[in-house]
Amino acid sequence: MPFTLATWNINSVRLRAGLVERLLREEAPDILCLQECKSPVDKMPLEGFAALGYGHVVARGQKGYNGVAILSRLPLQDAGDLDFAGLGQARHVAARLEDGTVIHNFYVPAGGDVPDRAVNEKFGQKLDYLTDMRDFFRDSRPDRAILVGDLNIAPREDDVWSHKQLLKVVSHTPIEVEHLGNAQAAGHWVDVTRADIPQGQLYSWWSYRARDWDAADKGRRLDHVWASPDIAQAAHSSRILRAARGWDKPSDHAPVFATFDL
DNA sequence: ATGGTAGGATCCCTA
Repeated sequence: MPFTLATWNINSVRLRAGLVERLLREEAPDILCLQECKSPVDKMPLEGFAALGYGHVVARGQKGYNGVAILSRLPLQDAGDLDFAGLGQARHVAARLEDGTVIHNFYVPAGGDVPDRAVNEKFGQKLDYLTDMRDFFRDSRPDRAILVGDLNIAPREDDVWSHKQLLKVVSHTPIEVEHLGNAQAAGHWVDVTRADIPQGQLYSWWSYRARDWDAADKGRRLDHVWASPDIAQAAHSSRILRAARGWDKPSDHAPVFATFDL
């Protein structure tokens, strides 16, 4: 059964419930993974999603910050959540499809502004989160698994508008790229988006602060779709819906899609 | 070199 999956940092699921519904109507992914819901689970606007056919949901939330959800037209089992770096925040939830495929939905800490853990605790937490992720996937190698989310790191030179100008900017520093690469390597995760689209600039996030985000196009690829090696070859048709960044009252992230023939 | 925008909570934090 082939299915299409999307991942989207929605930056408040309550404020942007209408945009989520628009995406479900117009693009109709089978599964939509959301991050930065900024809401407790019992206040997420799930009824409107269920009315569109997305009645299967696993989610973790907290007041004001973080929060992740997986909305699905296909039946889901709750497969638990992970708390890395001892943060105690709603940054991960996992779901299991009926065929056994596990979907991990992550919201990795952004890491603050200064890329130095000696003066910025948040940067240290981000690195520790990635180290714990590495250890977790080293100890339980993923199999028939998909990992998506806002990983808050743009690893490749062509994942940012200027490699040189972003080398000291949190999200593209060498130490972060190394930590993300270690987590990816520990699980033998395949970067599905880049396997599908190996060449050229690719962004999923554009700052709110730009005067004209579209014209300036100073983007970064912070949102990712990975797959375990046993199912990675089943993935195809990756794309980023840049148009969603131009919708009314948008998230600063665009949704990333992939289809799996499983 | 700086400040720019956005959301949600609280009178500031995080992104």
